[in-house]
Amino acid sequence: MLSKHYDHHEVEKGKYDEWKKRGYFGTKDLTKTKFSMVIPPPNVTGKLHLGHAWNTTIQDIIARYKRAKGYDVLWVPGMDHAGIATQAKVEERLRKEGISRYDLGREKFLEKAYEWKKEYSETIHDQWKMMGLSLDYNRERFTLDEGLNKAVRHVFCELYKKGLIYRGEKIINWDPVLKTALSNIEVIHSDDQGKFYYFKYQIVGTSRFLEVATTRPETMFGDVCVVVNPRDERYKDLIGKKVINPANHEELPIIGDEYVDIEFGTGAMKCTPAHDPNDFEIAKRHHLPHPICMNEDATMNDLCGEKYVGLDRYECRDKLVAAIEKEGNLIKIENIVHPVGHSERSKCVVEPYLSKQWFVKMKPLAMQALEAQKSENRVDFIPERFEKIFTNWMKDCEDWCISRQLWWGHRIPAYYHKTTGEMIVCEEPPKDLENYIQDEDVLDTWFSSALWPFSTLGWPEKTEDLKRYYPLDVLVTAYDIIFFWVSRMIFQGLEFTDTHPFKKVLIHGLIRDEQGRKMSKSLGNGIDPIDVIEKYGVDALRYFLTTSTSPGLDTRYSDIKLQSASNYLNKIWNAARFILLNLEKEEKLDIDDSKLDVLDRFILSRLNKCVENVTLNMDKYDFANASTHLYNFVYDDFTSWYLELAKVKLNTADVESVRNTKAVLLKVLKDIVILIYPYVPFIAEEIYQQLPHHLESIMLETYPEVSKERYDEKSEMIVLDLIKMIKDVRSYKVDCKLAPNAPIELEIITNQRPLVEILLPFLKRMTFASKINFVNEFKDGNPRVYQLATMVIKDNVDKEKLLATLNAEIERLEQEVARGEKMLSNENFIAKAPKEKVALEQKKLADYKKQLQEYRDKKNNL
RNA sequence: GGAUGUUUAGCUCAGCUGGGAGAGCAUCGCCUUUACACGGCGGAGGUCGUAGGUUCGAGCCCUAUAACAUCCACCA
Repeated sequence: MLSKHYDHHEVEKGKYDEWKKRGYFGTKDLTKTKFSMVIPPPNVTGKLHLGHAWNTTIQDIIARYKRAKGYDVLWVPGMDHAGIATQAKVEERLRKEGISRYDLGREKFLEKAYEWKKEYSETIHDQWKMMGLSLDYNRERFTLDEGLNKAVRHVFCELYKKGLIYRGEKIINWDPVLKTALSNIEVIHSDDQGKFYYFKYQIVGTSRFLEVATTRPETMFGDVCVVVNPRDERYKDLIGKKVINPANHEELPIIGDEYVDIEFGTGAMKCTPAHDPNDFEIAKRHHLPHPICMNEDATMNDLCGEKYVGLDRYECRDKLVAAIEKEGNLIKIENIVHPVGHSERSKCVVEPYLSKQWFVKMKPLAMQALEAQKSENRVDFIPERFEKIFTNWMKDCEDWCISRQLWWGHRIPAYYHKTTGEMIVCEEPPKDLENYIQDEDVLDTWFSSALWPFSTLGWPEKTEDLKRYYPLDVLVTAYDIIFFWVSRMIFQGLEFTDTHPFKKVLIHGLIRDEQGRKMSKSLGNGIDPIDVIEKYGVDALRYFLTTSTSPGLDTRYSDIKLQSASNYLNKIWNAARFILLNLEKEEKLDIDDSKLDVLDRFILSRLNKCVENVTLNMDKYDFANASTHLYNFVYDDFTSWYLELAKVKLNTADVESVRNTKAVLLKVLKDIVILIYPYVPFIAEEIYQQLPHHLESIMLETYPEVSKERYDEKSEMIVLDLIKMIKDVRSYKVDCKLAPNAPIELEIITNQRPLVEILLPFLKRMTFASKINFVNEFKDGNPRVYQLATMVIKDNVDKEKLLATLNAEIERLEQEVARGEKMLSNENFIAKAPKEKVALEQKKLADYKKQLQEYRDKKNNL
C-alpha cells in the first residue's frame, strides 16, 4: 500500500535497472511502425548539466510516449569525443602533473585521453540512469569508434574526389593557446575595449607624412603596402609613391584599392596580408607577397628584428609603440570599442593567420540543403522560425576549415610520399605505408558529429538498422548548436544518403538561473542536476524541465516550480492512495455502462476530452500544453469534484453503485497514471504496480484512446450546475462569516425534479445542508438561478443585507444585459459576425434578462 | 550594421485559426472534513510596453516606436 506521503527516494529505487534488465529500452517488434531518434552526443569533457537534463528528458518523454502509442522505438545513445574541448582538459590535467603532451608523444597522449574518456563516460552513464532515460544501450556509439571512423574516412575521400574538400593556404582563425586552426563559428566576437594607434609614415623623398591608423601595431612587421582609395582626393596622387614603415623603416608602396573606406580612420590603411583576411585579398589582387610575422604561439618571429623576436604579440605591441613614439612618429592613441574574435574554447584572442589547412567547399552543399527545404526532403523546424535562422546561415556561410592541429580526433586520411612529396587521399592507408607520412592533423569534431544520424546506424554499410530506422523521425536539440550541428547533419545527410537525416527538428532553449543569467562556471551559478534530484526527485525535475517552458524559448530554473511539481506528484500519489484504500485486492472491476450515473458520465466525458487534448499536444511535441490539460483535469474535475462526490457514492448501501463507482475511479486513475507516465516514469510505475490486474510494467501499457461516445454534454451541464450550487453556498458562508461546515437550509424550485433529486445527496453532503426543501415559491431570501433550478439559502440575515446582495446581483446582471444589448443592437455585428456567434449572444442575453427579472421581482416583493 | 525573440497580476510565465483576461508561487480570510497541511475552501490583485491602423469586435492581425535579451557580420 502507498505510504501517506510520496517519497521520491523510495519510489526511484531499483526501477531503472529492472526496466533495463527486461530489455524495455530496446527495439523488438518489427511489425510495428518505427520511430527513431539519436541522442545529441554529449561531450566526454565532464559532467552533464541541467541543459542536458532538459534535452534528454524531452527525448525520453517522446520515446516513452511513442512506445505507449504502439511504435517500435529506437533511441540511440552515444558520446562525442569533442576534440578541442577534451584535449584541452587532458592537457590541463597533465600540466598539473608537470607534463606536456609533447613529452608524451602522440600515442601515449592518446592513451591518456582514452583514460579520460573512460572515466567521464562512466559519469555520463550514471547520469543517464539517474534521469531515467530509456536509451537502447545495445546500440551505443562513440564518435571516435571504429565504425564511425570508417564513415568519416569514406565521407572525407568522397568529398575530396568530388572536389568538395580541398587543401589550401588561406587566412584562418588561429588559436595561439591551443595552437590550432578554428572554424569561423568557433570564434566568438565580442565588443572589446581597444586602442586605435595613429602613426606617421614618412613619404619617401619628401618631408611629408601619411597618417595611418591601426589597432594592431605588432602586425606592422608583416605589412607589404599602404592602401588608399583611388577616389580619395586627399591621397590619389600618392598612389605609386612609397612610405617608410615606422616599425622597421622599410619602404612600402602606396597602392590604390576600392576596399578602403574613405570615411574611416585616416583613409589610409596598412596592409598585412598574412594576418588579415581582407588584406590578404587586397594583396592577392595586387600580386604582393604575404609574409608571416608571428609564430604558432603568437610570439613574434625573426621577421621582426632582434629587439622583438620571441616577444608575445602584446608585449611587442607596447614596446613597438614606445619605440615609434620615441622617434616622434606617434600622433595619438584613441580608445575605441571594436569587435574582437575570441576562441570558443581557450577564450584567447584569435589571430587571423595565413596557414595551409583543409576546407570543405560549402557553396554546392549549402545550395543542395536550401533546395531540399523546398522539397519533400525538407526538415521541419519546430518552432518554425528556426528554419529561417538555418537558411540564412546556409545562404552565406563560407568554406569550412576542418583541419585541427590536435591529436585527439579522426586523423585526416591524406598521405604524403616521403621522397616525391606526392599526396594521396584514400580510405585505407596505402599498401607501402612505409613510404608515406600521414597528415598530422585531425578533423574538426563536428565533421564526425555531422554524420551521427546515419553513422550510428552502421553507415556506410547497408545495415538492417539503417534500412529500417533511417531517416530519423525527430532530432531534439537546443538552438545554440543549429549552425554547429543541425545544419551540418542536414547537408551531409543530403549529400551521402539522398534524404534528410531527420524529418523534424525540435528546438528548445537554454536554461538560466533564477535571475535569468546564463549558468556559467565563472559566475558559479550552475546547478547540478544531481542536487536537484536528491532534493525533489528526478520525476519532479523532469516535470519541471518539460512543462514550465515554452517552445524554443529559454527557461529559468526555479526552486519554487520544482516544489510545485513535487506537490502535484504528491497529489496524484494521494488520489491513488485514496482509491486503492477503497478497493478490495484483486477485485475485478469493469465499468458497467448500464449502471453509470450522471457523475460517472460527467467524469468519463471530461476524461476523454482530456485524453484528446493531451494526445493532440503530445503529437505536436508541445509538452507544456499537454501537461496543463492533464493538470487541470486532475485538480479540477477529478480530485476536487469527482473524488469528493464519489465519497458520497461509496457510502451508500447500493452494492452495484459502489462497485461501479470504484470501477470508474480506477479507470480514471489508471488513465491519469499512463498519461503522466512519459513525464514521470518512476512515480507512475510505482502507482501502476499497485493497481489490480496490471501488466509487468507500465512500460508495456498502451496509451489511452479517446472514446468520443463518452462525450456527454448533458451530464457535464448537470454536474456543473451542481458544482455551481455548492460553490455558491460555500462563498455565501464565507460572506456571512459562517464556518464551512455550519448547517444550512436550502429551498429549491425546479421543473426537473427527478434530475435534481439525484443530485440532492451530493448537494447535502458538500454544503452541510441540514434540510433541502422543494417549494413552489420563495417567501424571502436571495434566489440563485441555475440551469436546472432556482435555489435559496435560508438564513436569518436582516433585510438590509439581503437587499444589498440582491442589488449587487442585479447590478451585475444589468451590466451583462447592457453588454449583450449593445453588441446585438450593432447592425454591423448582426450582419458580419458569424451566425453562431450571434445566436450565442442572443441566447445569453435572453438568459440574463430572465434572471434579471427574477431578481427584480424578488426585490420588489421584499 | 543586419536578424530574431521578449514585453500580460507583486514574481515566473500560459493565452491554440481575433469573439467576455488565465495558471503556479506570493498575498488575505476560513477550515486539522477519515487521500493529501507537500492539503482543502473562499477572496483580493491586470489601462495585456507605447502610439496609430485594419475590423462589427484586437492581448492576438498591420505599421511605427521604446526597453531588454540573443544570434549573425572582416570595417583597418
